[in-house]
Amino acid sequence: MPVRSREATVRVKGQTRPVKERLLHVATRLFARHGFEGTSVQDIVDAAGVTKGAMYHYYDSKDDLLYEVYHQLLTMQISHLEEIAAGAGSPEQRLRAAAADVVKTSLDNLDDMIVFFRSLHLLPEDKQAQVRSERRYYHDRFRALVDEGVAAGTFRGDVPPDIVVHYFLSVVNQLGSWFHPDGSLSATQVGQLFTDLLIGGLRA
Amino acid sequence: MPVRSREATVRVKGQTRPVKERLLHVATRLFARHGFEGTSVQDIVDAAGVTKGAMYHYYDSKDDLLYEVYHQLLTMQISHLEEIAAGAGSPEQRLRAAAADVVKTSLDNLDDMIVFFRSLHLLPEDKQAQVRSERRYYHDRFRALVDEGVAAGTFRGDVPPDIVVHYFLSVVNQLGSWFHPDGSLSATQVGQLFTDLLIGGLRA
DNA sequence: ACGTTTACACCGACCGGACGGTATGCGGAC
DNA sequence: GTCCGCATACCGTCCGGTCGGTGTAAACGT
Repeated sequence: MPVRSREATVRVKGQTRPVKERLLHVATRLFARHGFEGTSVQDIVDAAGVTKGAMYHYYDSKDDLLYEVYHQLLTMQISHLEEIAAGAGSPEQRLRAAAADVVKTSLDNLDDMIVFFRSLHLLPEDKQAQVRSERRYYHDRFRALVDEGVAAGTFRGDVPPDIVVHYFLSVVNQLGSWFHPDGSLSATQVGQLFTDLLIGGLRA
Repeated sequence: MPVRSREATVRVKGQTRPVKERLLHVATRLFARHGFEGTSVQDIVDAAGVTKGAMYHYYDSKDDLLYEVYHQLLTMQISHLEEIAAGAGSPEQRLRAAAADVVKTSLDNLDDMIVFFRSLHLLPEDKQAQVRSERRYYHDRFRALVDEGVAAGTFRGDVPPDIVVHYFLSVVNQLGSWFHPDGSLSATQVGQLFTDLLIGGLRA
């Protein structure tokens, strides 16, 4: 489905983003504020300055909109992780980079994270399976970095790497429930601190 | 609200628990499986073998039922933590005990945890504030243990204790999203491993 | 150059049904 | 007889999704 040239970019309150993109953006925001079920399709289209016809023209359903939230973020984070994992440096250096990155990108997309950990179960089973598959891929790729460090003797070998990954990704998935962008710590700082705590716990 | 003596304990599929208790139990289970909004009041009363009249006799609303889930678990965990914190042992020993306990009790009440981190935002604002207040109390009490360890020089002082607590409680809150009771690790083992990872990260 | 057709982007009234909650009734224990 | 512990029937609302329609810009024919 290529981007259509005739796509309208109606001006609403100074915004010029195409309708499809704007719908996803305001939907994410509303889902994060009021929950998926607490947000009606009417709320979404009102906030985007269009009508239901527009939304059902671009998306198959309300669920479809939710799925896009997950898919976009996961796709980005996976590509980041692959680049880091394939890069140079010791296992510890690459794990540090990966950990700091996933915290940073999650905090940069806080609304997505909030929706993520709250509303996955509301997706129809097939789309839910798709998301879980992508998450599992991320998990496995992350674990491979831990495996490397264990093999190299840098990390302790008495904690199953799967458990380590669950441990750290849990921290990431909960970021939306306490972090405030205007707090005393920046996204990068939090990433650094959490990375330190992880690596410290992993040291042989 | 004292327990009524004339409370009926209708036998349904061999269960003999009083209706009020049974309603909360099946509701928790259904909320965990299908989400709060994906579970209708009709589903709950059907599963409990009663009718709506019974449920609205014991609870004010569907929300009320949800609140009870949070309140029960938090009350128990708070009392555990207070006992541990006031007990004997070094800060590290008590923090270890507290960390292992919160993991264990959370895994023993997995359904509650699943509902917990998914559906808090669906409560009306006043009850939500009540829950947050209880959680904050738990958070502060937990942090006090970290503070003690930092003051004693056992733990590193370059990571804000609040961040440490967010870090570890995030892990706890996400347990419901990956742990399976029939997996290769028991609740106690997971508690032990996570505690090790935490303490390792905290060492001065 | 100009009328005509096509196709897309979006509108907005409408529908079917599910769901939370209520009002009333009734049977059995004391 | 009266009061508690439910059962049963019902209501009003809200919400996801649909469907025929409309304006407009590109494509085409001549």
